[in-house]
Amino acid sequence: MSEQPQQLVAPIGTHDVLPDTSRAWERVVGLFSTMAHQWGFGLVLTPVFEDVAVFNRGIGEKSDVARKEMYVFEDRGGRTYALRPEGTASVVRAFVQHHPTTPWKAWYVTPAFRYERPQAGRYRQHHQLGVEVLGTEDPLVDVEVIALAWRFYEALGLKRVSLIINSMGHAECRGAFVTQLRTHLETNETSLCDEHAKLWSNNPLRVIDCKKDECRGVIDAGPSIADALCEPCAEHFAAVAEGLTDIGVPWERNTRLVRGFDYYTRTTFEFVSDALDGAQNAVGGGGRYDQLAQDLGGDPTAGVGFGSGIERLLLALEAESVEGYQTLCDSSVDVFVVDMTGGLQAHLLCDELRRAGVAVDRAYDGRSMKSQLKAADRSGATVALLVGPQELEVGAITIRDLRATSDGDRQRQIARQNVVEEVLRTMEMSKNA
RNA sequence: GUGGGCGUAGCUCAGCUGGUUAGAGCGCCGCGCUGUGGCCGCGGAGGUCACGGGUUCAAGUCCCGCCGUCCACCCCA
Repeated sequence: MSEQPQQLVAPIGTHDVLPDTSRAWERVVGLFSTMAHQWGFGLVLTPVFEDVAVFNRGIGEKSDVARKEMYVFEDRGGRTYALRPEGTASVVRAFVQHHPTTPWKAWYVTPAFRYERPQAGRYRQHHQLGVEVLGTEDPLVDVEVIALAWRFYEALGLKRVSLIINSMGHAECRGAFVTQLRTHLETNETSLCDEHAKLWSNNPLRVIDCKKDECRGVIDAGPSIADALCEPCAEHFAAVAEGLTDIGVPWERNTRLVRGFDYYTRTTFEFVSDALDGAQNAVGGGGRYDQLAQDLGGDPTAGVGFGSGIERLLLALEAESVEGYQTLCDSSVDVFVVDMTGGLQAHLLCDELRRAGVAVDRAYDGRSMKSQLKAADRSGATVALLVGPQELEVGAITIRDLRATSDGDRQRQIARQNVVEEVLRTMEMSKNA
């Protein structure tokens, strides 16, 4: 490897996921896939890159993500594309393009790209899974979307996640609120933090979730979005809150919750884990976006969805329980075949057992028995099958319990033709033990 | 985009105010045990000290640059 002029490595802010942890990824995505299906969602796959307009019009050209974090590039035909920075805009673009019947319930899992300085729980390529529902304003759909996320976290074993909800109102009542807010910020401009004293007018809503004491003081004394909601928006919010309570999903209202994308209307929510410290404690979030389809050139169509970062989920899982996380990563097979006759027997046994649905591995290259058993140990298998000249001669297989602590019942010989049956029985026994 | 810490074996790290052949633990391979893993003992392989310059008789150690990484701000998943 010293032949190469320089070592090639994964780009800054990106990571390879190798088999020592990828099993956890499989399980997280597998669980979500199963649950999404149970909730009535269908998988939607869209390209990782889109016309840059999809994201500019979608998440808002003024948003930080669109302004300075997108991977924008020109292809050989001179088209301007961007790597997807989040999941929603593409799904809504697909909805607008294909006119499916509504309500349209889509789930997705996708990489997302943002050009940021990497940090704990923040990467240039991260992965999100989530859902979107297009074509209904029913507040119980908001509840269903939030509940799916909540039950998913629950099923993963996350215990330290809490749900924060808020409403941004629709275009009109939010507009009225922003006007009030502007007036308030203007009169208190000198009391804001250094940064926002100058920049508040660009995006007044940003000031609301500023963490500096100065801004907090001004915001606390100012207008609240809760009071600015029109009657229908207030009712919608109340229905969402009630729907959550009906099914026992605990929530907390925070009128300071303002999310980064401009497309949100009415319901917004975020799931934060107190097991994650620092600013990267959000494991998921989302909201309603009743204008988005229209912004992307479609008919006015209401929508709501959530996205969750897989890396953040894994980080939270590990922070809550290192043991639990390791279990999630475990990629043990059931059986390991040790062959001292040259390899043909292992070849045949593996095929037979795998066809019976058993997870089997073996060693190669005719290694020593000691070395093969060592590999068996490392494979995490509960059972080893041993076949050598002695077994071959009498048509038998030695079946060894790799978990047994006493020498007595550690291993026994069985007839070659009963292998599958015996293995399945032994696995069943060790499962019950 | 701004600011800090850190780059030594596959991994985690030690290496004093520069001073001969660069260390440990884990992991890996082998042997003790020629057909029996985990535990133990012994041995072995594996490093142009991220990279490029500079200072010096002498640089892993000091200086500059560069790349990477971690962390904070910002923002978000």
